[in-house]
Amino acid sequence: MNRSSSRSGGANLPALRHHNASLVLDLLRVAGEQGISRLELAERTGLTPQAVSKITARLRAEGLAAEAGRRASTGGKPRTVLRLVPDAGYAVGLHLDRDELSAVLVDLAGTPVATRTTPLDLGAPAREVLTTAAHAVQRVRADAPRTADRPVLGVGAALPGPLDHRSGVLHRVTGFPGWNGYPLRDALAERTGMPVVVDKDTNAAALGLALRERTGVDFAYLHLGTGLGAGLVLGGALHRGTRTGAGEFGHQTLQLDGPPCGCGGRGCIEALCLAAAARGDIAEAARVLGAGAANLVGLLDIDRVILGGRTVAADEDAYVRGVREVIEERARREGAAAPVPVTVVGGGDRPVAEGAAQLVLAPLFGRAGEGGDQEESGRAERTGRGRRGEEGPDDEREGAGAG
Amino acid sequence: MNRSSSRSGGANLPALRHHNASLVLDLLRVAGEQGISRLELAERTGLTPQAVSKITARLRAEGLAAEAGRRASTGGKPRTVLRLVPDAGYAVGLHLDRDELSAVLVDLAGTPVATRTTPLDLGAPAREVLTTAAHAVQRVRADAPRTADRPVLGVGAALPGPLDHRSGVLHRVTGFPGWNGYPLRDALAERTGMPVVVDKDTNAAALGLALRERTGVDFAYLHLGTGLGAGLVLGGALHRGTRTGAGEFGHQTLQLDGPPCGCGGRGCIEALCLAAAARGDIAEAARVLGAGAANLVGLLDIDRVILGGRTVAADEDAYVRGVREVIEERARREGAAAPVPVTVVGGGDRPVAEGAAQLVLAPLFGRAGEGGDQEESGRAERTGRGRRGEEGPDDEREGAGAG
DNA sequence: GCACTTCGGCAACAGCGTTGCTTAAGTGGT
DNA sequence: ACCACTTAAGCAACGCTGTTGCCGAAGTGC
Repeated sequence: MNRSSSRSGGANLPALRHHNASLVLDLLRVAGEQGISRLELAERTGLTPQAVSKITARLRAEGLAAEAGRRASTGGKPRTVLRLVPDAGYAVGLHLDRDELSAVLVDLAGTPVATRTTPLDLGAPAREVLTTAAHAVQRVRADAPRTADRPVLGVGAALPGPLDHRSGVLHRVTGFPGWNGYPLRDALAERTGMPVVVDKDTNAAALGLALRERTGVDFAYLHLGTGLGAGLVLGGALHRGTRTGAGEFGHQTLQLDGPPCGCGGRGCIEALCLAAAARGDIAEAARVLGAGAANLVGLLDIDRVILGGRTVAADEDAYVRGVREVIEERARREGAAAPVPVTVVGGGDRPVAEGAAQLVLAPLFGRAGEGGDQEESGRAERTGRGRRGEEGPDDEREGAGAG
Repeated sequence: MNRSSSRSGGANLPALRHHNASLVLDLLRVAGEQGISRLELAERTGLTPQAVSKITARLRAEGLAAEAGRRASTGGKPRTVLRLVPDAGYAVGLHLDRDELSAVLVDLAGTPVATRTTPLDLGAPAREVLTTAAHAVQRVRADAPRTADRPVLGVGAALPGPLDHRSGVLHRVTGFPGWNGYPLRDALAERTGMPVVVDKDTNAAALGLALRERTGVDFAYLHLGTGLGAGLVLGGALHRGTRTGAGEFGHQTLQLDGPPCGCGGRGCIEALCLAAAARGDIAEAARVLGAGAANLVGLLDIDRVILGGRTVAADEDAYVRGVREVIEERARREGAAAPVPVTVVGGGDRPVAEGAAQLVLAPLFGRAGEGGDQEESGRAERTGRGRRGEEGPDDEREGAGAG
């Protein structure tokens, strides 16, 4: 199976059921409006058609999937097309940037249905920032009144600094030491009354992009804004590292004994790249970025490099061209069949907020990533619950019981 | 569950059973001679004690596990200790280096029981190299006559160049273009009559080291010999990348526009490091290596750095000290709680051969890594096999049926 | 209009881990 | 020496998973 139950590892029947259901749900999500047939699901998962029938029947009963037309016949009964029901649940994504707060409400398919952007001073007292954030959550929900009676599964919050994804505690948001050790997750959960997941901005963006791809595609998302960071998707899952610190791309040494960097080191790629950009030498900035990207490609053997962030958005073509050139030159040297493609993600910082929302949704689709559950509980260990149904409202699976 | 059934992802009851059995077997392996009790296994896996009892009963029936004494009582019936039966199966590991061939026979626990080293010219015709390799396999088996009636599960072969781990085809062994496109796996399988797995030398070494650790520890193995490469263990599994190319550590740019490297690039860490080592400036070589290691630590947020290879072995202390210094300085700058430990693996190149053997054994313990099965078949999809038992000798699970 | 093909649900089934209970095998007090 | 208590581990029954065998549903093509 995948990494979702990684901590203890033992799997029982509920875990099996959950795993397969997530898998099918994920395929439905990726299929999008076009849908996918039962038999195709069976092929893709390796399960028998009958098993897929049972699983999709459960998903339909829960309101997460629905039949939607049929395909052309190939000489027999035509295949029935199944689709994810996007409005079976929603999630809020927050992007707390240094000077701006973006909030977005997305449905299960990841489509944004409401967006808000407000100025924000991340250096202000925590209380103030939290109020602004909680407000933004409420307003973005109010902006989509059609969804008022639909369950909102939680809030995902993305921000720049190093933090502990598991506990939801910030470490030291670069430039704003006041946040040191602040338990953002719990504080925001109390304010909003919803489950909260926090993560680094680059991780959130990378996760959002990963969900657009099919499973198994490895890529790096390089975010060049006020700083330079990376989000890594390896083995189809977000790689956060042991302390949620992975993606510290900006302070890799690219020039031994080079010019000093604000971090105290010398020759960091961030310093080189931003200095070039500041003096208007975009081509040099792109070349430097490309060298770092090429290092990454070689080191991790990834399939794709995606650029984003405000600075890149200001001159997309130049950055893509420059990075691509370095990577292609290196591929040529090594005799590789085809160089790794370099693309850019549009919309400046918007992917971060959308990805933040996906922090909440991803577990539904078995795409939680290596960090595992944010709640310290074990998920499907020891089924518990003696009797059948009856007994309380939270008996439904997943919290997405929008039946 | 883990990454073993990653391709299609669907899981059925046999897959579940296999997964849990592998998990238990892995815990038994890690526990070593000291053993582990059923209840401890239950705690670690999250399964119920009764489930563990059933699983261990099956493993005992297959000859893979055995009872071995009991622990001290804590006021009740004392816990029975279970142990892996190391001689239930063996594997051969081959290290085809540029000038030397090492072969090793290890048991299920990973303990070497026989070793052979021969000169080898990797530039010789394939036929010749294969003959030498096949000979080494036979001789290492003959060296351990006690194991003559025990099943040998296969041969793992590790070599320097880039290659495709899935198909077992070499790409271009650096410096020996004659191997381009050579299907080493199939050729060696035919010669030895055993299943063969091939992988890069650094990957093999990293895998061997990973199996010594508990699951979940991420680390990088940096191998400095005639070249400089890395093996990455992420999320507890070997990270090979999409094309088995991950770990291309030596040709990362560490000095923009620096001195030219044999690869055609400039300022590659390998060139800088080996140049310093060649002129006897070990401290500088270690500092350069440390800069690359620090980049890696920041980028992937790993738990440990392990150094190895002939060049390192020649002056272990100096390298460890130099690398550690760079990493500790950076940790200090970033205010990290504790710097990532740097250690060295003894024995020069021996870890590569032992790791190569683990390429064969790892799947038994659910530690196959992201690359997935080398045989293109899907493992546990569609159970097949209509009736029970009967029907043929290869009915036993795993091929390790040493009942 | 009928034979054929293909899809998908119903019913019976094997096998997984779980639950409830019993037996095994120790410790410690009297 | 005995008995109450504690802890470990197996037996039997069970619920639920995906699987198999079969049959009705819904199309195509001669």
